[in-house]
Amino acid sequence: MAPLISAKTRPVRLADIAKAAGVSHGTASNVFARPEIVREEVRERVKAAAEAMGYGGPDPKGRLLRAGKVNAIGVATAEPLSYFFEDPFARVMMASISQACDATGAGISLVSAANNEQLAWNIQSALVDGFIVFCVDGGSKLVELARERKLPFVALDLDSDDDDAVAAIGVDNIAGAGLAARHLTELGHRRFAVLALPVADSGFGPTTREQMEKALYSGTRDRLRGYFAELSRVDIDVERVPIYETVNDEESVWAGLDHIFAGAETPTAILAMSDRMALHALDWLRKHDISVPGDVSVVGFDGVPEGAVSKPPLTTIVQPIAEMGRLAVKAILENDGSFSRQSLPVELVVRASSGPSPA
Amino acid sequence: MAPLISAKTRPVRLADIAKAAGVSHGTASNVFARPEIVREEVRERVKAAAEAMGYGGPDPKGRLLRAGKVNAIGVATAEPLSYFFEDPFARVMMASISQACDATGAGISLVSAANNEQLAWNIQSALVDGFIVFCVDGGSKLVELARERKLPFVALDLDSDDDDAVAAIGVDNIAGAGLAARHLTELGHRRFAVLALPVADSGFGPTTREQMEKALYSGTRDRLRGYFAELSRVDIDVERVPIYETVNDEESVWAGLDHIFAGAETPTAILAMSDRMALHALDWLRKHDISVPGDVSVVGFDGVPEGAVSKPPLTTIVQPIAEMGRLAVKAILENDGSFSRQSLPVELVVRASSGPSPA
DNA sequence: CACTTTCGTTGGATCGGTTCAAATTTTGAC
DNA sequence: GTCAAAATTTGAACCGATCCAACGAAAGTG
Repeated sequence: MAPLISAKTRPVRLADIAKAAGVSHGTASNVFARPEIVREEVRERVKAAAEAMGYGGPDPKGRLLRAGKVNAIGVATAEPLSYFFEDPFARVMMASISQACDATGAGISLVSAANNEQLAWNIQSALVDGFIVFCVDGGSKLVELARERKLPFVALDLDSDDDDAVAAIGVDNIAGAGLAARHLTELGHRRFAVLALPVADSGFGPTTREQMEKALYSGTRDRLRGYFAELSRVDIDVERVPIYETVNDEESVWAGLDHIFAGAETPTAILAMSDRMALHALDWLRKHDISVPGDVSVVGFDGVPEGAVSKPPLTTIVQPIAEMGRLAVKAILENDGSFSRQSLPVELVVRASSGPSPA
Repeated sequence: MAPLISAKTRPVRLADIAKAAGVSHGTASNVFARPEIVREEVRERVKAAAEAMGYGGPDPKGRLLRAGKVNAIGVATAEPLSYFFEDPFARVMMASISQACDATGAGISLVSAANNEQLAWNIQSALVDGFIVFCVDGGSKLVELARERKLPFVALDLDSDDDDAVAAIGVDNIAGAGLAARHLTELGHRRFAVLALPVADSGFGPTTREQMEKALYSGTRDRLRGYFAELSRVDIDVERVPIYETVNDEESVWAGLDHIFAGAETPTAILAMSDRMALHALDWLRKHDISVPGDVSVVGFDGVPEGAVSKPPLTTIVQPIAEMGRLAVKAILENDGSFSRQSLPVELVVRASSGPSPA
């Protein structure tokens, strides 16, 4: 079969068809960019020449340089690209980001990389007008790289309480976590376990409060602080609350629960720092015939749609994910230099995965 | 609070720091592109100048023009951008596309538009090395636009049996649909209904076989042909099989089932042209206390992961979605002009949504 | 010390367009 | 038929880099 994609170079430029049509390149440019100001006869002649020479229209590469604006925003993460399509939180966020982009006609470039050198290069060479940075993991490095580009950028998921110089949109993780913990203490729970998000890029396993305080990712740290502040308030010895650091996937969550429920004093309440973990936990508990919320209550964090249809439906702290996405796009596109940090409210949504402490 | 994003122009160019450092722009360029060939003393001086002037590294816009390659592939659809994150089929496809891109270090640009003029402009001005075109809907227009760019592109979901000049990756829809229908006829079913994908951009409602034959989208047409070829083979009068055209969402599917089950002779088997429709159908049937597969069997098409965990799990025709994505990326990136059309095999996966015809 | 290498640097050409002030042609009015 | 106004067209400048042939200086050789 004949080749259907031409692999040959396309050396036909605007200048070529200008010459062929016997006009200046300025006029040729106008034919495509502002056809109305070119006399019809000339316009047709140029278009005919373009057609004849197989010209595919002005190359955006050229236009770009002059125009300055790419009209696309980059969305960056330290995870593999498929994260955007597989992680529930990311998906909701991306759906709202993409709606905001659609509304303004901006495109979206997904930026990521398997390894770190690639990441740097990808960020440096991304053709975008600004970045939205997903900070779930490897956040600080990403923020650093994005900042070096000197383009407008917004970090999603407030990172670092110390670094006030980066624009960020997030929620009050401490307050949210507090809400989750208080809900459970009010139900009479006294024995807790925490499923934690990554602390650093270091795999998974049981961890301690001290480790968590050193967490690279402030979201993880703040959520733990929120949990423990509330637990301490009702005189629960937080030093004895097991914390298991996961990488937010099924394997590590299940390993975590294996570990937690191997102990003598099993928890009646599980605080999961993400809905994804909470949902995996629900699966594990069902598999082990542990009733939810009869034996164990589970409270998640994020408010992804899957939580509403899980078995049982998940009690969780919902973040205004869509709103965050919308604001992020707005901050990039209407960047007037005034945007800084913005903290959005979270909300406790009680569904069926939490109930009174047994006995 | 002080502005955290500088909205000011960034007039600092490579040439500026070259002048500041007292070197030629050629040398300045080398400092960033090939630092090792520049004498250390000079390199440091240039870097210091860059730092001092707030230079964010060579602007990719400039590099791009010279280099020619964008190192990104565009993925285009006629749907809103959020389609990529919400539709199950699209998500699986995108996950595999993005994995393939990750592996080769290529970026992904999402291209779409609310309205059609925008679509054209977006395709024309997308900074990409090639396009992967989602043909589920509005396919032909998209293919046309993509082709005009004279960039390598691949259509996903074989469109149009007539147009042999476009590279495409898809499955044999006729054979797949035949498999689905045969599965049901072998279970003794005689009364069928078809939930059809869009025929044109025309909303939803009951339709006829004649309408379907004129379908703009060959996938829709071919699947119907496949269904009917098999039904005819076992002497079912296909003229009496109701066909309801949906737009692949809950509302139109439910309306379709309302319509179909309002008739005197209700079907015992539903052929859905997508898993998404089939899953919505399952919901509708459950809501109406119609047992699946006791009263009605449902067979989908696509093989999205959700089908494996639905209630009941969905019998369906699975397409090698991931493989298609991989091939598409390969076709764009290793574009040697030899790629043409490729048809991948489908497979019937029997789960619990199909069973023997009642009585 | 003259002569060839080697290393580092320079500056012009180029990528493919857009833009705009100036030049030219056309049109309209008298 | 003349002249000003309006409509088109031109061509140079520019966008921000990379590339490369040529060149100058330092190092090595006989």
